[in-house]
Amino acid sequence: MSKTKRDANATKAKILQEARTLFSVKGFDATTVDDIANSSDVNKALIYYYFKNKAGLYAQVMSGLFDAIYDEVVSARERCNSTTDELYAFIKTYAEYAHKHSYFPALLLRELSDSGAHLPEMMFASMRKVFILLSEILQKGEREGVFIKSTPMLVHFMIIGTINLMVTTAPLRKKAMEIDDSVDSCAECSADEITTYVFQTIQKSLEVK
Amino acid sequence: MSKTKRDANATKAKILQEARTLFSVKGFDATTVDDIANSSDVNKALIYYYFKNKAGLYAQVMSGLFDAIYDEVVSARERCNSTTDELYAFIKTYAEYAHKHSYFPALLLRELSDSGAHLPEMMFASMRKVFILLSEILQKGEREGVFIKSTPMLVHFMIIGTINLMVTTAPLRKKAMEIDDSVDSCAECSADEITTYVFQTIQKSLEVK
Amino acid sequence: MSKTKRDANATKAKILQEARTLFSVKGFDATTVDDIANSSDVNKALIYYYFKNKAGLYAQVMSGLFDAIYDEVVSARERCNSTTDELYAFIKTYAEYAHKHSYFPALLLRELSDSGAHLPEMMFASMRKVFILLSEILQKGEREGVFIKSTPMLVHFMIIGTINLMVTTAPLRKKAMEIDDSVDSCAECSADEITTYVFQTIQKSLEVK
Amino acid sequence: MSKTKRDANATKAKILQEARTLFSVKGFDATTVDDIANSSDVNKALIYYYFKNKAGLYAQVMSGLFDAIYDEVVSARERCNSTTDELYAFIKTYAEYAHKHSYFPALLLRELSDSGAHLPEMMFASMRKVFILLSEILQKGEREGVFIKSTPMLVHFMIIGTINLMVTTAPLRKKAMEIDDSVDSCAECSADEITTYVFQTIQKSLEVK
DNA sequence: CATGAATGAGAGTTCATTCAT
DNA sequence: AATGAATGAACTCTCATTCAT
Repeated sequence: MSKTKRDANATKAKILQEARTLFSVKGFDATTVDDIANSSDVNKALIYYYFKNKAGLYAQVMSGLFDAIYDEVVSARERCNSTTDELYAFIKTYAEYAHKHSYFPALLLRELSDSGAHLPEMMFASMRKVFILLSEILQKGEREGVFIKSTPMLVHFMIIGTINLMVTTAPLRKKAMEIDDSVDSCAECSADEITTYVFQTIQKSLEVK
Repeated sequence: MSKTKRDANATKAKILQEARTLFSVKGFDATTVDDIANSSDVNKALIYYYFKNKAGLYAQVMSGLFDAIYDEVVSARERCNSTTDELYAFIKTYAEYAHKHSYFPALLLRELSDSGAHLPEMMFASMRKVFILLSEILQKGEREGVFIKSTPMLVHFMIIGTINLMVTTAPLRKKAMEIDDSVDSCAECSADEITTYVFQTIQKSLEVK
Repeated sequence: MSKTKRDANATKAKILQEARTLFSVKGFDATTVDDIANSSDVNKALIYYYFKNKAGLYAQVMSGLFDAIYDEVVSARERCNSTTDELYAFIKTYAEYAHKHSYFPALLLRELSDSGAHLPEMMFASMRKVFILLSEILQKGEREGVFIKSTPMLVHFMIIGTINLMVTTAPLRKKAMEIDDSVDSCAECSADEITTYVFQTIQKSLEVK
Repeated sequence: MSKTKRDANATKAKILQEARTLFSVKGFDATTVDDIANSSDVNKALIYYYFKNKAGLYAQVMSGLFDAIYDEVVSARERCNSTTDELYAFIKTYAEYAHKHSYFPALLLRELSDSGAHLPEMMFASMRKVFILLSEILQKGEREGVFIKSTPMLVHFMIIGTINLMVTTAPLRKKAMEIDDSVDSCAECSADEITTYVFQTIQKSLEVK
């Protein structure tokens, strides 16, 4: 009932949420602190009060995202009863997360392109945790004899590269189709189709004959 | 009388070259026209004289890159004598180009993340031409019965997603390895290894049983 | 129940003390209310509660200083039994105070340089009281025939100008000596030496032949 | 005849002049770059173009002042034919300069109070040159037997302390007189009177009996 | 062709101050 | 008596862009 004001946590959350959206749509540089303040309906100075500076806010936004995706993958994995299932769960969870939080792929790709210019170690660690999860699945499958030996990093980038690009280019592909529909740009590809395609491809490549 | 200067083409080329490097290292926003002018050793106003504005310069830089890669793929394809060969040539050429011009992947990923905010149709077309090339190869293989039916866009993103991420994250992965070498980050993966892995994976997924 | 806190006077004193230090080291403008709050270990708003605003706090700090120096001079004077003694006491007390509270000269000089921009009449009066004290001594000496007629303001500024500059530039002079010790910067001059020098100079100038 | 615009030197000089005035009246912190830009009738960015930043502009302002005063003292000294004359010339030149450029004393006192926080070595050196000039005069007098042995730093601060305070407090003293004219605040003291007083005092203190 | 001078419109950040509890 | 939350107004500095030569 409280006027929704003077609730530090709520205000902070609002700022983080709006920042997440804006950073993903426009990138770090092109998003101004004024933009974020306006969207969040708070005074600009408050952002500095809570997050010290623009980079600090950005780091918190990113960490939040990685931690969230990590948690989802972990919990999905718990419901699995085979290693192949776990691989599927990893891909499905990632694809669904990326679709649901469509700002995430853009942020991630940009961040990787920058070689992590904007963020502290903390974030780097968050990112890495997700990769290690996949790594474990692949090694487990290998030990069990269901997967051949692989290079986890390559598998990882194949999965997230494909998914992230599909999500992030969705508007671009829609535009492409309007201009020229002679070549299928997969403009209407759903998260499910992408999941299935990526899973099948990766699975075939890991198959033990 | 003028020594080494006053050669319009050379000056222009110098600017383009320095701009390419700077844009790839720092991104569009973080690169200033002053940066480029200093690196190129020309007066800032000259850049406007030649390229109209920053976006114009950027567009020329990007178009140049796409046209170059397109040309290389086309000529590599000419030396092939099977469709599978053509697929291999596409992947190999792309991977080698990306390694050689390591600024390219960062630029491309950033551009795709932005949904093409910075650039005109021209660039968009250049990008698309490369995709259509792959599309043709896949359709040809399908007609010949050597590939199963596929979604070219997904295949395309799987190829370039993997390669671009591998190249662009190279410094990051090296850093990761220094911190924690218990998980293989493929820090030393060569262009050849990547090519082979990507080709085999894609081939298996297209295989007609 | 409240431990060490909730003692209004102690808290106020703490704030005044920290403010004095900070104002003297960094000046009025460069000292922030946040600085003072942090150093004093109190909430920023409390400073406004007690002192109304930054200028109010500053005024109290300054008045405290002038009142203290005034009191010291008055009591030193009481122990004198000749007018020449009184002049000596004035100079000695001032010099010792300035050395002991080395933030004071900086504050005073800055304040005089600003033509008293920051402070209310109250402060102005406090400052003036000290001058009037000297003025009385000089006039008394004149009446007694031990001093020639003088311009008290000039004598006053000669005394406090010399002393304040010596104290306030101490770090600067030390630094100067490290760079170039060919010219004596009086880097180690003690309060006593300065007192003696100033007193002798002033006395000679007032001497009745 | 040129529109007075697009003349770099003139523009730069204008900025320096206005900055000098503003810095002296309001101090470094309280003077904004906008103030200077408005007074100089130039765009704010131009100030950064020429002086890099606010501190850079300030440093140039200060160096200019010290160099000017140094030059004046040097040339005045050349017209002297006794060491006592030289001492008089030093004091007179300094006093006249301080009166003519009344912003100078405030700037100097503030700077000394800050222990030179705002400025680079360059400035420090400029300041020191003036002191060394006096030092030479005193030593020469000592060698010639016309002055007793002294501590140049003390003599120097006695001279400039008195003069600077007299100039800088002129408005304050005028105000004091309006409030209470029972004590002479020397509100109308001229540069000449001050020169004479300071010279006589210093001379007496250096006199060989 | 080429350049130094100049500008307008912001961007990030700081800070004195107030509000609500 | 004391505090965390919130704000408005500035301030320094940057940058794409244009002008005049």
